[in-house]
Amino acid sequence: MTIQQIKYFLILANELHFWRSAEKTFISQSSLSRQIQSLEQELGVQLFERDKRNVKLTDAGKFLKEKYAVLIEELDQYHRHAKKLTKVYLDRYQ
Amino acid sequence: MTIQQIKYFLILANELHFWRSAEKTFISQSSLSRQIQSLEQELGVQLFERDKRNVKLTDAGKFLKEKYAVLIEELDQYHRHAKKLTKVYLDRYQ
DNA sequence: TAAAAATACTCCATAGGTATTTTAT
DNA sequence: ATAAAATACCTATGGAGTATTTTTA
Repeated sequence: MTIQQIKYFLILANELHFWRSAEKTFISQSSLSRQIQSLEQELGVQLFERDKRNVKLTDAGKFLKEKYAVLIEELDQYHRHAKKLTKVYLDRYQ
Repeated sequence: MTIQQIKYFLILANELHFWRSAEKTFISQSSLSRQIQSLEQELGVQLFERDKRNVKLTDAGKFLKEKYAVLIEELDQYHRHAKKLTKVYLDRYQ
């Protein structure tokens, strides 16, 4: 399970449309489809209902959308902060 | 960047020893070494100082150790909860 | 010399692409 | 017929292993 897959999921969860989401993720519709399937399989959780014409979030999908959004935001903050610490560290010791 | 890499990092951050950590992660010392390098490279942040005889956390490493530990714990909770929702969902609609 | 991390080399799994198929409108 | 998701097939990248090298106590 990758951070990238979670980001793909978040985009699809907002767009609810594979083609449009594929454009936003800069991968093909086919790759996106398989990444989402692979995420669902690894979680053992169905995230979307696809009835060939429509994509919508399941209850679990809605839940994870909210949680993942916060989590990814925090992750990015932490990484930015860690980068700052690295600079301080390099100034001090190298 | 994968969840697995973060888990590897957390184990090494506790053990501060590649060989012992490799045993706990169930991969080889060599793979672990490369996974950590790859994580550091992707983050653009040095997480450990290795002076050939010792492994210790940098300031950024210490910071991320704390943050990642919480985050991985939350992630597991969310996944357990999502699984429960899936069961309710299946009972209702299938 | 021994202990410990990094690197070289190989193999296999998987991410991604294009093309095609399936299905509902 | 069109739109949209899934699947088949192929290639390239990267994760994992074993063996080896490097480095320092």
